[in-house]
Amino acid sequence: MDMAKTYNPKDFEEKIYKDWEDKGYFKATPNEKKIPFTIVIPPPNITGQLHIGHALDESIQDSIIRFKRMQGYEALWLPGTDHASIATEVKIVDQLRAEGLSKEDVGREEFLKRSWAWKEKYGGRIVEQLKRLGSSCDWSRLAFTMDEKRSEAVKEVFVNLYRKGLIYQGKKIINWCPSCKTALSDAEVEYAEEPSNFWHLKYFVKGSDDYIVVATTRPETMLGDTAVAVNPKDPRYKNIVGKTLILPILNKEIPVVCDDYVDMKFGTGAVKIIPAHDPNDFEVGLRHNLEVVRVMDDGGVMNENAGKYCGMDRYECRKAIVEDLKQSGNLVKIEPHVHNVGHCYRCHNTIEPIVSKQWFVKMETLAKPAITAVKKKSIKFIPSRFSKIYYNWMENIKDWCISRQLWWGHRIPAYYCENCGEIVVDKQTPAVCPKCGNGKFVQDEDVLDTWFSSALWPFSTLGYPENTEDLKYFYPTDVLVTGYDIIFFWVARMIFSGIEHMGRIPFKDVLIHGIVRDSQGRKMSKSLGNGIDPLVIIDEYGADTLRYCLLNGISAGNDVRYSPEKLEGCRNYINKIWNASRFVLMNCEGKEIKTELSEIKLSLADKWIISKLNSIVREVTVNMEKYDIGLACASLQDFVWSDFCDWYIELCKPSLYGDDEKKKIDTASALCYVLKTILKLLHPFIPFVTEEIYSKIPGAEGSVMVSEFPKYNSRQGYKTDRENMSTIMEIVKSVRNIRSETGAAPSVKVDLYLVTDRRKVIADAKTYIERLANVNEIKFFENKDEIEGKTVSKILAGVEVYVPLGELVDFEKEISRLKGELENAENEIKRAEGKLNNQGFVAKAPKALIEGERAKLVKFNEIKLKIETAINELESQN
RNA sequence: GGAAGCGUAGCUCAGUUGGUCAGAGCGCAUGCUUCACAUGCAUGAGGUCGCGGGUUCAAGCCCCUCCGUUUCCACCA
Repeated sequence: MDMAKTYNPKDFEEKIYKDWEDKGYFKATPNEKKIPFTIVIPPPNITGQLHIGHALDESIQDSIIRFKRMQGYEALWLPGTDHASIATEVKIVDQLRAEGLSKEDVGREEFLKRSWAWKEKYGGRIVEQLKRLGSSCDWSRLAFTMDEKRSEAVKEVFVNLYRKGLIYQGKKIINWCPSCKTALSDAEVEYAEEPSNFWHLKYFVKGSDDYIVVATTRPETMLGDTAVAVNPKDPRYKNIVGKTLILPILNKEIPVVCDDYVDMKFGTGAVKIIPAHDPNDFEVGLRHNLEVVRVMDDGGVMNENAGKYCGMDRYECRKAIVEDLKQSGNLVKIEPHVHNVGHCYRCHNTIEPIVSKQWFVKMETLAKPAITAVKKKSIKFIPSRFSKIYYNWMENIKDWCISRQLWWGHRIPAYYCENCGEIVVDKQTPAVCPKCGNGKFVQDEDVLDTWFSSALWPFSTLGYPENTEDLKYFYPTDVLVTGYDIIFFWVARMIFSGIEHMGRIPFKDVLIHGIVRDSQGRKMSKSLGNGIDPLVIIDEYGADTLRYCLLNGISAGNDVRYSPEKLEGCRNYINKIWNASRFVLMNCEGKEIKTELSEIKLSLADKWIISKLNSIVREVTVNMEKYDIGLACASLQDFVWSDFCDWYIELCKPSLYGDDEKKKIDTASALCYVLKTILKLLHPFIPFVTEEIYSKIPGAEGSVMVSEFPKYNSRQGYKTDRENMSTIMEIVKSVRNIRSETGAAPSVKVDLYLVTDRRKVIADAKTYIERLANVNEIKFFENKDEIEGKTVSKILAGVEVYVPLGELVDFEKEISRLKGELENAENEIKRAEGKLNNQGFVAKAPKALIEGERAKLVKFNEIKLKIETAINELESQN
């Protein structure tokens, strides 16, 4: 036995992980004799470093997969990484910029070369970091969203959807990021309120001094106005409808149209219409057949349609236009106005809605069965409230813009005939044009939304489009673990994709967790500088501590708070486990430890702890099966620290330090058994330290990681022993309490007088009381009168406890303390009587409950009587 | 505008189907250099379970109003 005095994870974490890997414990293969249990990892971006959010997500998944593996499932945790189209491209562009180059300078081919090089260099970084956490992924299956197999799946899906008419190309208004210079899906836009202004502009009626006032938050867009709209019911504008207005600055003629979309109560009730740069205006434009005039280019710079403003940045132009309008008298007023502005989820620049030709996925038909799957509970969100969020999104879903004007990603498998322009969508470049017979094609320049490939993740990782053994065995996966922030991006899209392409749901459960916040409840962010690096924590405290810190007490769907104090508390707990184990192992040294429970002669304490352990086994199992990891950890911790360490180990000491060699061996063996079971229960959460300790336990062969998870044993109830033990514990607590209240030093042995009819039980367990309460001698008495000298008392149900403390006894204090306890008992009696006197309660409450109240009444009446006697006696003595 | 969560001890949070349910950890106070652990042990103080109503024999738990707080969705120019 050689264990350091304190838990030091650096001594073994790396070694243990390597050992698991070498032994192939993480690998899963289709096995007809076992039931599969599958989790696919939410693939981290190759650009990313492990952050605390990953740490939480992976810790949850790892604890689940380890639990299931120990339960005997063929447990597969399938790892991989995501190419993160925009995020990675931004990195490469930055890299180029540092060299004074642009994307266009190097060209597509060179750009992709650099991207792949970057992926090779940094893409594995996050994988190594996941390993440090202890993640038991089957690394032999490591997938990448842009590797050959996944690309194959992407092409297959794209072509299929196209042929079904579910993918189409169209010129529509989309979200455009002028900084990333690409289209974005609706989900990729984040809205934030910003203080801005309402600029009220005067548009004159052609050939008249009449005018109409429109209000706008983006005055620079007036250059692209092709109408002004008013509500048809608005009496204010009755006379102006159908007339022609003169657009200031450009002096262009535009009509006044009627549209129900206009809210009469908002602004001036007249809206300038710019179909090219506003989603609603675009719709109005369609209805009224308006001209679509783009005034901005892809970089947010005003274009040739902007006249003299051409070449100006959008905000620069705003200033200039406002100034010009003021000069020309077209600016009526400026009103402060807070408005909600869309930002790119990657670069956080303000997005511009623009009209552009893009590829879309038709959502209506795909969404329907995806909604049904959740409604019918084929897929369950945990907690269930997230299904509402899901419905809300799915039921109002618009077509998904999937093309991106980027280079890093899956290039869209659409080919244009160089001769006639015919579009051919196929997995490879077509040989001849089906329309004109020409053989030259150009592939579409765009790539697909990153989320298009991640949507296929649960089946693309298992071999799709081929119908592999893996796919047949491991699909559908069992649980998807992720944060609520990517329900739309990812979860929803996997659901409709799985149903559409596999004909089956991709997973049965979706376990949603929250985000990790700092000790003040704030989101961790770069700008606040309150983020913490999980790798630094692992270095300092070990992976187990970090994992446990994130897992203990979490509940599905709720955020977790991180604080250094909490981390330290977790470290202390593991240190406690470490030291308790050290104690057990020290006492096993040189002994023939019995590994079978049946060979051990069990003491009262043994039976008590085994019975409690058995209950905990059930509790942990039930909670883990519900994915209630936080509860599993918490109840286990309570058991380990309080029952096992503070009570059981102490209860074992008399026999361990005694003379009875046989008893010593039995006690050590029982300790070993309990410890071994505890380590198994703890392993899913803190795998390293449990493995390290397990390897030292006599008779524990192999690895705890692949050992069998403890099962509830209905024959280990030991009801009587449990009750007896709790009486003993009550007595011990009473003596300790008496010592503390009278100031009697804990190191001084005292005698203990008991009046009880449970002499046998207590006498059999007297060594426990002697040790734990530091008692010299226990004496039994028929009744209180026989006891001589000054004592301090505690009246329990069935036992009266008296500690002779001589001069330390303060009658006044003792009387007031007893009176307090008397009041307590009286309150209990009152409460029980109240319930039992209630006709309704007696008539309607369950029998067991009524019996319980009756028993309580009897018990407290007895206690009350004895306390009264004790008080009377003290008062007469005083 | 729509939806959801949260409000329980000084702090952070548990609390399943209404009934041993008023809890844990931290912090605080007091006492312990006991042979696993001071990253520890023992003992203790602390709460109108946000406010007000309702349902029930019985309500942190179910229903309603309100207050405070957080988040998501939509978006009106």
